[in-house]
Amino acid sequence: MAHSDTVTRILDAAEELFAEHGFSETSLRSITTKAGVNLAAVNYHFGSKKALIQAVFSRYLSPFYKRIASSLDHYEKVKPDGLLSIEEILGYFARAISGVSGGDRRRLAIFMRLLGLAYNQGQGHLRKYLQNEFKADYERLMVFFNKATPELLPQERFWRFHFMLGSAAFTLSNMEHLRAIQQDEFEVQCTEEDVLELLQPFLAAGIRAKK
Amino acid sequence: MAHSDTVTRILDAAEELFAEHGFSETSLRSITTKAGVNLAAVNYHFGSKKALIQAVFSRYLSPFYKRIASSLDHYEKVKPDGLLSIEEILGYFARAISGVSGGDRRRLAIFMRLLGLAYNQGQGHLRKYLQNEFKADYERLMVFFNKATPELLPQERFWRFHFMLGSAAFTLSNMEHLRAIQQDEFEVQCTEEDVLELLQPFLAAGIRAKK
DNA sequence: AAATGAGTTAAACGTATGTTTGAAACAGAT
DNA sequence: ATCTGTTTCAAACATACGTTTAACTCATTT
Repeated sequence: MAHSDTVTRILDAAEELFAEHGFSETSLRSITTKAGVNLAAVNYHFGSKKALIQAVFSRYLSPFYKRIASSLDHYEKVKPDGLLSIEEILGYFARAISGVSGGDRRRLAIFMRLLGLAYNQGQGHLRKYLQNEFKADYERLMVFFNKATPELLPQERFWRFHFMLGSAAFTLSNMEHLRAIQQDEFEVQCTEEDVLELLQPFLAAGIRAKK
Repeated sequence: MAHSDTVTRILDAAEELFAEHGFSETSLRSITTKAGVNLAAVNYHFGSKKALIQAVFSRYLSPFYKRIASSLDHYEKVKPDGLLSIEEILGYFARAISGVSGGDRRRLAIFMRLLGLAYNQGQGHLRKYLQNEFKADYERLMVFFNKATPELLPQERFWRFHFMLGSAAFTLSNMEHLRAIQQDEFEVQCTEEDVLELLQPFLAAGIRAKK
């Protein structure tokens, strides 16, 4: 089928270029050239560049949130009080992130970078789109997070949640770059999953910190 | 003197617009209009848009690193073993950040946002420029950081340092936005310094986390 | 075999960008 | 008052961008 092939090729090319250069810095011409399709194809199939950006995110985030949601489903059954530890919550996130790419390291790196960019380059329309699209899942998750941190004041919880988010977004966003530096400096290889493993105790300790 | 007035007006306008919209998304025309100067003035005084971006950063980072350096000078004398706690190091950073704006809240917010952007939107040339410009200060600082965390393996230290950096960069970068959300959600005001105060124990605990 | 309609294509459109130009305005020194 | 070097200015330049158009292809339907 000609249709979905072109659409897929555009999405594949777009996500790579967006991840590498950012949104504003990636032109439709570079995307369509890389995809081997005609320039007009983007506007024909997606309507606009904005819509293409949203489509790139949706392709990753839909399965990602499905995984999160089914984890939450499972734990609402197993633990009716909704009491999960921070480590458990972070663990589900790490596994959901690793999971969406189905073991493909290249796609995992791209997804991480896009997740980071969503927070840093998200110019208005992207933030609003993602907020509306995944609002329900987000709020469900926050219930668990609140219950996992009963000792925090609401404001402390708010800020620490975003400290955590920032650390994760930055790390994911610069994952490839940082791994390259590490390789240079220590001559040690480590996988994306290794980094996520290192990140979890750091974040959990931060959330639990006594003031 | 006509010269330095124009230069200053351009820098003032540029830093505000960069902080608000990012680098690629800010045109020279919007900068010169806001500054009330002729479009050609940017290329006349700075040479190019890239050079203007670098100049905006230098104006903030030079005094910032001077403050850090003089703190380190002081502590190399007082504590010849170079043994500072993480809390002390973070405290100097927080004070150096607050200090460069000289109590001006607006400039503080801009500086924080720019610091965040430097890590997230820094497209090649900016990163290289900053690395070369402040390499010596950075390496001096790392000596203190290494001594403050003797229990960490070099690789753990590497990653935790960047987890910390990410958290800080994200928080600074989105400071205004996050404070607005907090105001909406909890009807509580808090200052930029308050947030930096909250951030420190979070980071320190993360650095110290047991694996 | 003709008609339909979705998909593709090359070309053009209008606009916005960073940069350059050459003349005008201005300051300070001679 | 004249010269000199610097700064400002309106205008133009060349290029890149997202988007639109209209002709064309081609499988599917009638």
